[in-house]
Amino acid sequence: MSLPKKTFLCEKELTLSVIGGKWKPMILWHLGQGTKRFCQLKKLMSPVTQKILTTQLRELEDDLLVHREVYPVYPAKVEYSLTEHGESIIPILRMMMEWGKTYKEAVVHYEVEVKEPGV
Amino acid sequence: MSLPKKTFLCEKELTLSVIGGKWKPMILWHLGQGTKRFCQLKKLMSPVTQKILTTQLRELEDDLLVHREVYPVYPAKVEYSLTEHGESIIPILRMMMEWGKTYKEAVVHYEVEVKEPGV
DNA sequence: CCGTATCCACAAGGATACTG
DNA sequence: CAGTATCCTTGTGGATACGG
Repeated sequence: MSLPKKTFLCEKELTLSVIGGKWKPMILWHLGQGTKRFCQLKKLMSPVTQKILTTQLRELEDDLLVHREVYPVYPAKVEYSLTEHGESIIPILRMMMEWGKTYKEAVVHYEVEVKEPGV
Repeated sequence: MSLPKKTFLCEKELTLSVIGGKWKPMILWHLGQGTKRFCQLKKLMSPVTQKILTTQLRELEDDLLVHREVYPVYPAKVEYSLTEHGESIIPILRMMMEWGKTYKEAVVHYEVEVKEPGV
């Protein structure tokens, strides 16, 4: 996994280290709506590069939140979906989304911008 | 605030940028148990350095999650407490703690260590 | 007691180009 | 289509020392 022999000071830190990557919340969120192919994910998260998306997916896979299904065809076809652990973290992401929404409204005059609310 | 003119792709990202600092979950957690002086916090989070703790507290203050009360006495006395926004994020931290606990049990054979469970 | 000033190391993220 | 291989930039956290 991507957390080899690491030490955390509390479980919150462990959780954050699993979902805290730049694109991980969004990946998990999209996969929460159903299985996706690599290129679908890439389109959904437009400014991300292939390399970064791959890296983030690998880490989520290593951490057992995401399942990767490779179809031996040409051109390549790979599907990503949530594991049990992945599913179980969605409620937290939902809360984070709602908190962020409320927070954003409250501090809007401080110039925080969110490009795709609700995604 | 510590998020000046930043752009986020979704509200989850905004939320994470507010609570995602190395020591922020723990700070918020401890302040959730009640107002604390700086040196109290420092002891509770032992391996942290003064500078880092100060930085993290300042950012939480700038982001309006933490209130800082300075008493004009000598030697200096400063108390930190949660604001409304700070209080409202505690449930998320609690969920993260519980998820992390379950996750840790499930993947324990992958050598994840948590020093102070429940903190 | 509480905080700032310097300086530094390192990992995470990203730009770009190439491949089965 | 779905990946690697390289190289590079940046921010975040930390060690250390000093100051009101």
